[in-house]
This record gives sequence, C-alpha cells and structure tokens, in this order.
Amino acid sequence: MDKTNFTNQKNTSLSHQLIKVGRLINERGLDSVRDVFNLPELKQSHLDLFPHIDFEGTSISEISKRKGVSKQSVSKLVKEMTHIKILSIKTDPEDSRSKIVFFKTSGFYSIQKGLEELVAIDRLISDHLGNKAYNSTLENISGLIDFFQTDNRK
Amino acid sequence: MDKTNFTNQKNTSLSHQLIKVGRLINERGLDSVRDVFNLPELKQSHLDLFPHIDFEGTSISEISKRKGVSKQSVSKLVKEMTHIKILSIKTDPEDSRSKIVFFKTSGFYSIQKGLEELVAIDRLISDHLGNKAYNSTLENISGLIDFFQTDNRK
DNA sequence: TTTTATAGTCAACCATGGTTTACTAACTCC
DNA sequence: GGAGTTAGTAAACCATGGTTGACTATAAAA
Repeated sequence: MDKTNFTNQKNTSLSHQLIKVGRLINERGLDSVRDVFNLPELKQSHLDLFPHIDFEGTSISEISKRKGVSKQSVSKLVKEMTHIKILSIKTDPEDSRSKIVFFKTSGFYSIQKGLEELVAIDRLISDHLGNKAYNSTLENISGLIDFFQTDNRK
Repeated sequence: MDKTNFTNQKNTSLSHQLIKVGRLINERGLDSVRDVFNLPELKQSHLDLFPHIDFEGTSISEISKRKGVSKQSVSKLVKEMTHIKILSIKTDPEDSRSKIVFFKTSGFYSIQKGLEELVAIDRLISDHLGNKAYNSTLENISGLIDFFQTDNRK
C-alpha cells in the first residue's frame, strides 16, 4: 500500500470519519452554547455535565455516578457552573446533606436557551441529511454504540 | 419540554450519538494499536502525529506546520516515539539542521500495522452494519463533515 | 562576510480534567 | 444513642498535551 492509498484510507474509512464528525459536532456545540450564553468561560467539562443533570434537579453524587467520575470532581465543576450562573443549588428537603443541582429556568441564562442551541445543531444535521437519512443514520450509530459498549474485544 | 423529553433528546439526538461513537472508536483504536504494537506507552498524542508523517519521512518543522502546533511540542513527541521505536530519525542530507522523521519500516512497528488495525475496526463496523448500511452511513457522515467544515455558522 | 532566518532542543510554565486523602455533617440501622 | 454509611468539600497531587523564551547550529540573503 503506497502513500496515496494510505491517505485515502485515512480519509474515507467510516471509523475515521466518525471520529472526525464527533469532534466537529462537539466543537460546534461548545462554541454555540458559549455564544448564546455569552459565557466564554464555559468549559468542555461543564458541557459534559449537561446530559447528567435532570430538569428537576440532580444531586452531586448522582451526577458523579452517572458520569463515572468522583464526586469531588463534580462538586468542583458544579461550583464553577453556579459562579457563571448556569446552575442553581438547593438543599434537598428530604436530606440536608444532599444538594440538588438544577439548571436556571428563568432569566437571561436560562437553560432553555442553551438547550435550544444544542437542539439547533441537531436540526442543522437533520435539515442537511433529510428525515429518512437522519433516522437511519441515528439507528445505525446507536447500534454501533451498543456494539462498542458491550465487551467484544478480542 | 418536560424531563422525559429532555432526557430523550440528549440520549437519542444524532449529534449526541455521533460525539459518543467518535469517542468510543477513538478509544478502541488506541487500545487496539497499543495491543498490536505491544506498546502500552503509546499515547493519544503520538497517534495523532501518524497522519502527518509521510512514508518517505517528514521534518519536525513540517509536521508541526501540518498539525498546527509548535515544533517544540512535536520535537518532544518525536523523541518519545523514537524511544519506543516507532520512529527513526536521520539528518536531511540537503540541510543538516533538519531531521527527517520516518516510521520504522521493518519489524512490528511499521505504519502498515497501524493501518491494519484501523482497518480492523472498520471491518468490525462493517460486519455489524452490513455493507449497504455501512456505505450509506459513510456517505451521510462524510456529507456532514463537509457541511460542518464549510463556514456556515450564523 | 555579516546579518537574518530557519531547524531543532531544553526547560519552565500553563490549562484541563481529573484522582486521592482527609475531613465535616447528616442520615440510617441496630 | 452509638456505629457505620453517605453527601459534600477542600487541598494536594497527577497525567496529558500543550505554550513560551532562550539557546545552538546551520543555511541563506545582503
């Protein structure tokens, strides 16, 4: 296999393309949310917490379990996120040790705006692909994720 | 949008899944190359240099230009990669300042091996999806990459 | 031939995203 | 009510993947 084939291989294999598209979307999402929130300080690690925080609120321990990192780490990130005013915290009325973390639901920095942005990227994708291709691709990719997440290493 | 919708959105949107699958494949690829090369010390940053090194060799400056990082950084990584015997170095006969970096072409550490590994993951994917779905997904994803790489931010 | 630009290295430093250890406060089980 | 467990925090530390500044050696331009 010569250099040209090598290059082609790298550019057209699905695995390579999936790595690439994942990075591009991620980058776009972060930029986009930073933009709408007007929060250039928003970090990747903050965004990574989003999917683990429920709308009605989630405790720090629960977030750390879901994400698979230490609660110390989550605690720190949550603190930063409250400082930049995208999260609020209240003490769990049922357990005063526990802090319930939730997205701000009103005001300029309301999560809806950020969420809309994330959704907008998905809409961009779906506009580009069309509904049929969007759905079949989603199905295929979800299948791949399951596949890679089950233990099937040689 | 209630909690359920929110959760579903995050868990099933194509953008979210593409980010996820990209990470999984990347991780799998690194593990796999480490495994085949028997090089547990191989870092992500080493692997990231691969596409920028030509078969006939490439200078450190050139690699750094291609990758868009400082030559100091590349210099360090190249040094590490020679220590673990992935790369060799010779002085450019045309310019004694310049060092030509190239993959060891014999033994275990050839670029072909690395390629085979990437291809193996791709074969896993294609086995899982089937040929038709593989090709349509590849087409869709490649289209998305083009789309995201052209400047279409609002 | 002197000046300027380039190739590479080294060391100091930095941001990111974690971990571990040690601790306090509160809940739960007995 | 005391023992053990859990929620959260704080501080020290760590790996990764960079950057910047200072330096040497060589090449190229004037």
